[in-house]
Amino acid sequence: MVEYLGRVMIGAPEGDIRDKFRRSGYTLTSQRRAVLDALEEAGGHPSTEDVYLIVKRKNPRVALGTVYQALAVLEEIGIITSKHWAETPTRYDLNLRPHLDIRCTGCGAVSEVPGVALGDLGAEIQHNTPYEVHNTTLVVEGLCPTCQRG
Amino acid sequence: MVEYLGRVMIGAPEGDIRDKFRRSGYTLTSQRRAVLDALEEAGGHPSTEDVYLIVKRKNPRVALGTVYQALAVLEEIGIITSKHWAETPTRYDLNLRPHLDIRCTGCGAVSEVPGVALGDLGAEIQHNTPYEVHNTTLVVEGLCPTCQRG
DNA sequence: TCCAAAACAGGAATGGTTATTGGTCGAGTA
DNA sequence: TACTCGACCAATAACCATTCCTGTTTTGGA
Ligand SMILES: [Mn+2]
Ligand SMILES: [Mn+2]
Ligand SMILES: [Zn+2]
Ligand SMILES: [Zn+2]
Repeated sequence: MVEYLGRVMIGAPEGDIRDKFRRSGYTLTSQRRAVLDALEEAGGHPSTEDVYLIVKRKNPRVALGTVYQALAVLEEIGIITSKHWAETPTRYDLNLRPHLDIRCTGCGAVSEVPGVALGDLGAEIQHNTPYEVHNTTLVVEGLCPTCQRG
Repeated sequence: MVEYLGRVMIGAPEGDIRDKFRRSGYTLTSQRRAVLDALEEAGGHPSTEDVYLIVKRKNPRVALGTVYQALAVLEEIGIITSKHWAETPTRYDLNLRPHLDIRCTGCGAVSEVPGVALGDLGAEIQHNTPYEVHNTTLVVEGLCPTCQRG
């Protein structure tokens, strides 16, 4: 569950995963493990369906609903994150750090955008609203190099 | 179709609306006009359903699909904008200027957050990705003052 | 006025996601 | 080891925002 992209480590270490399961009260079942492995195998930003197809290769008995449920649990206990783009299924990400993902409206590919300083937008927003700010996500869309040539 | 919030004008002037319809080739039908009026009457950030209910008060024959279609046209020709929060219906906005909206996860209310300088995030992102950046939206969620006391 | 194109009403269909239900598994206990 | 109880799971139905389809109506232009 640890993976390297260049010098950047993504994915929680095995110990952290066990800790988070233990502390949450959820159990690390074989299905949830399989979903986690599938996320790793998929790489990048798979949808629930993507994860489901990978999991099913090794265990054809797993149900799609179980994958939805497992991903919700993994997100709740802080092992993965999710992002939503309009009119497309939710994408999941092993990368827990705040970062920027862009989605190609042509082919649906999602890539990370390095080098953009987001500052502490959450704090700045909090200063300007009476709301209690819980979540700020930058949703970016565009055309990937391949689709620009389409 | 012009409205004032403090000193800030929102909503395109009548002339602009006609221009945009004429240039686009779409016709300004009574249903599309009714949808635009309903957006104004609703104020804020109504969903399609919200708009539909208002339109239906004056013309019970209008179909929900027509409202979806009309809103899509209005957005396409640049009279309104839309924003999407995860797991909730699309919200529409007469405010065409780039600005920040926060949604309460308790009651669903959407409010605008003034005073946050977004800079030109789009340009900065463009410098850091080979994608052709088309759209960057900041999606903010939290709890409104009322729901904080829940 | 007449015609072809665009728009509409009504309702069925779609697709991602969630809820329900009845059976299974497994960690803790005697 | 055998038992128990709750968490988990598979299967499937239900949900809900949105889109699609079909036949009808409206619209703007010849
Ligand atoms: Mn990412
Ligand atoms: Mn707004
Ligand atoms: Zn692409
Ligand atoms: Zn609220």
